[in-house]
Amino acid sequence: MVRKPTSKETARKPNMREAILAAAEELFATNGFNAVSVRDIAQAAGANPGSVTYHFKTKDGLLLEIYRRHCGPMNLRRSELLAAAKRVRDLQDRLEAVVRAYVVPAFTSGSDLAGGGARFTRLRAVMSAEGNEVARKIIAQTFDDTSHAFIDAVHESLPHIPRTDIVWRSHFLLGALYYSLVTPDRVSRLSRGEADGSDAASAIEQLVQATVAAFQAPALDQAAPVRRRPVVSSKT
Amino acid sequence: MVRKPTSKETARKPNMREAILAAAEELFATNGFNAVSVRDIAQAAGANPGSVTYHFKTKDGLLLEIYRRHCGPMNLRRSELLAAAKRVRDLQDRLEAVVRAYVVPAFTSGSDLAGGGARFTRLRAVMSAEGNEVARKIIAQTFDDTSHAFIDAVHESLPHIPRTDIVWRSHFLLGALYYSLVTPDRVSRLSRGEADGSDAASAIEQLVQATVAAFQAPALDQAAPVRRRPVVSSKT
DNA sequence: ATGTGATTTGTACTATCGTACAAAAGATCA
DNA sequence: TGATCTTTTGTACGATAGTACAAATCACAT
Repeated sequence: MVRKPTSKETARKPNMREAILAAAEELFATNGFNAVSVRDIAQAAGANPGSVTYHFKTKDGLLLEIYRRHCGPMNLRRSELLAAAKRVRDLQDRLEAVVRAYVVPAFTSGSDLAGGGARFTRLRAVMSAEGNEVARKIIAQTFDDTSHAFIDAVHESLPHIPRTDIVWRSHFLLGALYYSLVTPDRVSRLSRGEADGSDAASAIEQLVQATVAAFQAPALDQAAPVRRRPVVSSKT
Repeated sequence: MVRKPTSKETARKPNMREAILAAAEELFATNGFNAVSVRDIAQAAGANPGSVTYHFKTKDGLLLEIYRRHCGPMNLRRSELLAAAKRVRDLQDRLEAVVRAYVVPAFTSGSDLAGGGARFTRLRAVMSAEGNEVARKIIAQTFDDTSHAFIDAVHESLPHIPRTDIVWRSHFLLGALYYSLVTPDRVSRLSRGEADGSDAASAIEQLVQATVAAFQAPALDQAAPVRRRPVVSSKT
């Protein structure tokens, strides 16, 4: 009864379930959750609306399954890379490797689970912006461990920076990462075509470089209060 | 003690039109465009659904009006601050002032037009993530001038950095800024309560400090290619 | 107080939403 | 083959969406 047809799968129609998941992922990632209807997804997957209900019960269930499929592999890949990064001896190089371990899996392109990091990360960005409840629960209980591990690793490379500052800066990193995946065309536009915002390799290098520098900035507590007079101040 | 303000605006019911705009702004900014219905907005504003149609014709028209109201004041404030920042003589200080001129107006809190920067910026972040068409048009034709002026100003303080790199880094800045407004609770959570992600002053200081450092990072072209062997590389 | 133009209300229309469910089709094995 | 289970299809239902529009109400000059 619980027999799993792992070898042959469904042969004639190449796995409708996967097609629905892929279509939903793409549509959610580009249009948000509420703008996409179950019928849109079914049509994009070449399936029947009822088929979505059969496989995932509800629209929320479909989103939940998208998260379930990706969280494991992505966090695994991140911890592998993080472990490798921690073995780098030079402190400066180690920091860069740690940042890279966080950034690279989020940008990998492709259609399979291991490679579809960019699409899934973009999905997370959009769900985060929409304040999606399903996503919020999953995120908090699945990604916070990874985030803490990352923050700790950065902290080890920069022991003189307060942990609070590192949290802020890693938060900025995630925001920059999200935004780069959400509106890559803006980079192309503002650079007047000199840069390609859709090029993952460029985005990674630029983001890593900028983020490492941001992490290495002096701590706020000791730098900010005794600086020169504020040149620009809020009006109220 | 309240003297009846005899003007064209309705006095007894304090400007329903404004109430609708404010309610829509708040709801859109926290839930996205598609998740909020006209009836939700009307109810939050204490108005009738038909009243929304009367004042703004369509739901898109309502969103459009929100943008129209804010773009002017916010860009004005930014160019004032930018002009002031450009007069700073010390290069390092000027860069910080320029970044501050970009960041501060986006974080100002309050309910009026001049002060409601945070809410409106969060709205822009969410619309951007959802790929909203109305927002996309407005943004490209209204904010690109400001963005270019900002990029140029940063470039003046850092002439040795290629413009392309500055574009990327200012893109990261906007992403970080957006994300800080969208999920401030994440900062509180990851810092285990040591930082308050909702505190605008902290967010501004942290963001300015980190961004200035990111801008000052060495240029990519000369730094990246001849570095040590890649410690972490993509699998494919 | 009364007429007039600007608002607000109430309601209704159509379209589309998520989901349920029975019937059809396909697959698997005795 | 026929029996049985899984998957897909087609359709329908109640809820809610955006919007239109006539009637009611309000503010205010006359």
